[in-house]
Amino acid sequence: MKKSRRSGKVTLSDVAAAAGVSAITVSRALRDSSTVSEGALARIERAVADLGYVPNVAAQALASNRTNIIGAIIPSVTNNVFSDVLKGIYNAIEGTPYQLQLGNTRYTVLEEERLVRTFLSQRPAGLIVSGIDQSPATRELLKTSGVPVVQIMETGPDPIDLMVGFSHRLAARAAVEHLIEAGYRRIAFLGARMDPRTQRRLLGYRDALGDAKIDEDLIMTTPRPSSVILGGHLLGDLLARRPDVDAVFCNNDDIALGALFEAQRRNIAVPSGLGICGFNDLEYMEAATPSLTSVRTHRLQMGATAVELLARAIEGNRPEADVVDLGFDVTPRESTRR
Amino acid sequence: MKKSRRSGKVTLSDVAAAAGVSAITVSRALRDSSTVSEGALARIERAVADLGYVPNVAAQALASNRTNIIGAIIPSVTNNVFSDVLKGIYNAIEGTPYQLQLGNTRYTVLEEERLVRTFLSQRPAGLIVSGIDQSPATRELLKTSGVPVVQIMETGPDPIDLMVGFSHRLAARAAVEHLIEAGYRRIAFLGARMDPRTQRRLLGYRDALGDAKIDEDLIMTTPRPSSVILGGHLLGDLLARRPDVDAVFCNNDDIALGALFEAQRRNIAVPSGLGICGFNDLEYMEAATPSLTSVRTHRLQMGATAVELLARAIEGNRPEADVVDLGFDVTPRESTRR
DNA sequence: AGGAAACAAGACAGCGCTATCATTGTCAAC
DNA sequence: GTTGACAATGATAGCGCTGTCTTGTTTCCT
Repeated sequence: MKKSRRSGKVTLSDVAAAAGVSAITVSRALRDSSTVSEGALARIERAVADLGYVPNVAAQALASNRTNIIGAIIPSVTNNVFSDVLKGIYNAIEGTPYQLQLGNTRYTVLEEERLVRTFLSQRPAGLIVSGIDQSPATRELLKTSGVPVVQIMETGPDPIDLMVGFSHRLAARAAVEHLIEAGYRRIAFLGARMDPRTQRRLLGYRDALGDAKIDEDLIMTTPRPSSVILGGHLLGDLLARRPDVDAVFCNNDDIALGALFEAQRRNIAVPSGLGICGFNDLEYMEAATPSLTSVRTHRLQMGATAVELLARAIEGNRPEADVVDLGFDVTPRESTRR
Repeated sequence: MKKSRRSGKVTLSDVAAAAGVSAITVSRALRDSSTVSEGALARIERAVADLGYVPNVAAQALASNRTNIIGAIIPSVTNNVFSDVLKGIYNAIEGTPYQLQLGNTRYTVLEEERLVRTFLSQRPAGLIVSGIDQSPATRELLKTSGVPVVQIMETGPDPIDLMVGFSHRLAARAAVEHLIEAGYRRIAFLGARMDPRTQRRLLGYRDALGDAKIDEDLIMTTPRPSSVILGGHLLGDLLARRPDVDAVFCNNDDIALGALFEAQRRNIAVPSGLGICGFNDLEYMEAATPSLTSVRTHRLQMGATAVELLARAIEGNRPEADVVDLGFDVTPRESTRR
C-alpha cells in the first residue's frame, strides 16, 4: 500500500466532507462568510470546531501568492526606544488578521538589505523599516516590490512609501533652546554610536547654538554603543577637557543618567553646577533625583500608527497623507531648573 | 489564452532549464550539494545567480511539511531581561539556517496558549517558551507536537523537553544571605508584578531569613507592572509602615534604582542608612552612585544556549542533559558595603 | 568477466489550499 | 413564458516544491 505523505492534520476536505459541502465552499466560508448561505455556514462552523481544523498557512500562501505577515525590521531589540515601538506595534496588531515577523539589523545597512530580501521573498502583506537611511538597493527593492512599506522613527523628504516619525533635528534644537533659556551658555553635546539619527540631532544642537551665537566647540562623541556607564565616561572626558562646561545635552537618556551619576560622584550639583538634558524620556528620567529633563517622543504611538497606516494601505484605502509627524515634547524637570 | 497564476518569480524549473538538468536535481543541489555531481552543481549555481532565484518558502513548507522557523514566545518585549535574552537568541541564530519568529504573551497564560497553537500550526523546527508555568493544555500541546521545545529563564522539575535557566529561589536566597552577612537585619522585599518567577524569589528571601532566624514581616508588593517610579513608591510605602527597615532586596533592578532615587530624595544614606540589592544586574547598576549590588544572571548566554540546544535536538543529536543550569552571581557593590 | 554496491539523475505524484470558470437554481422584469 | 441578473456552489487546475520510487551509470571486488 502506498504510504501517504499527509501530515496527519485535518484538512479543508475533511471539513467539507463533514459539513456536506465542497472544499472550495469551506474555503470561501472561512475567508468571507457573506458569500455562503447561512445553513452551509453553520454546518461548516460546526465541522471546523468538531474536527479542530487549523488552516495550513503554507498552503494558503502558495495557492494565493500572499500572506498575512507584516515584517518589522529594527536595528536593535535591546534598545529601549525600539522595544517601546515594538510594543506599540504588537498592541496595534492585536485584533487584526496580521502576524508580525521581526528582523534585527544590528545597526548595519547590509544586514538590513539582506533582511528586506528575505522578508520580501515571503510575500509579506506589509513591511516596517526603521529610519530613512536605507541603502539605494534596499530602497529600490522596496519600491518595486509592490508591498506597502512604512518607514518609522524619523520623518524626512522622499519617503519610500509611508512614513511616521518626527524630526530629530528639530527635537534636538528645541532641547538645546530650552537649555539656553534656562541660562546655560557652555553647553556640550554628548553622543555615542553616531548613527544617522544621532548625526541629525547634532545638527539640531548646532542650529540652536548658532542662532544664539554661542561657541559650539563642546562635542564629545564615541562610535561605541550607548550605555549608562559610557555616559559617565563621556562626562568625565568632557570635564577633563573643558572644566567650565555648564550643561550637557545628551543624545539619549542612558547617557544622561550616566552623566548624572558621574556628576554625583564628583559632587557637582545638578542643576546649579551642571544642567543635564536627555533624549527620549524613558521612564526613569522622571524618577531620578534630581529628575531629569528630556525630550519626550511618542514611541508606542509610532508603532501603532505604523500598523494602522500599513493596514489601510494593504486594504487598498491609502491614507491621504503619506507622512505622519508625531512631533515631540521637551519635558523640563529639575535637572535644568536653575 | 489561459491566464497564468504564476507569481512572476523565477522558479526551480526555470533554474533547471537554464542549467540543463531536472527540477528535482536543482532541489537536491540546493539542499545538499554532495548529492549532485560537480559539473551539474556548478551549472546550477551559475543559473541560480544569473536568474536571481529565491526559493518559495511556502512551497517548501507545503511539500516537505516542515519549516526552518524557530518560534520564541516571551512575556514582554520591553522588559530588559527578555530583550537581552532575545539578543542572545538572535546572536546564536545567525549563521544557522533557522529563522526566528517572535510571540509576545504580555504575561498571560491564555495568550501563551494561543501563540503556541498558532506557532505549532506552522510546523516550526523548534520552539522557545519562557518560564515553567505553562497551562496544562499548553504543556500537552507542546509534548505531543513532536517539535523540540526549550523552556528558558528558569530551571525546575519536569521539563516539557529541554530547559535552560537558573533557580530564582536560590538566587534570591543568596542575595539576601549577602545582605545578612553585610550586617543588615531588618531586610524588606520589594516586588512588583508578582508573576511566578517573582513568587519563587520571595520564597528564596524567606528561606534566607528563616535560616538566619530573622523576622520576615517586611514584604511590600504590588500587582502593577514594574518600573523605576514604582520602586520609589514601594520604598516610600515601606518606610511609612516600617521606618526602622535597614535594607531592601528588590525583585528587580528597576525597583532597586527607584529605591535609590527615593532614598536620595529623603536624604537616607546608602549603604549606611539603607542597603539596596537588586536582581538581574542590568548595565546601569554598576554605573549608579553609589553603585548598586545585584544578582547577575546570564541572559545573553541563556538565549544562545537555548538556540544551541534546539539546533542539536532538531538535527537529531539531543544533548546528554535536558536541563542546563546557568547559575547566577551575587555581585556586591557600594550599595551594600558597610 | 560477472555481479553487487554505490552513485547520479529523472519521473511522478501530491502537499493543502485558492483562482478561475462553469453550473444550477431563484426571482423580478418584461 | 422568456430573459437576465444574481446568489450559491461546484469542478478543475494549478501554486512551487519535495518524498518516493525508478532507471541508468560507474566502480570495485572476487
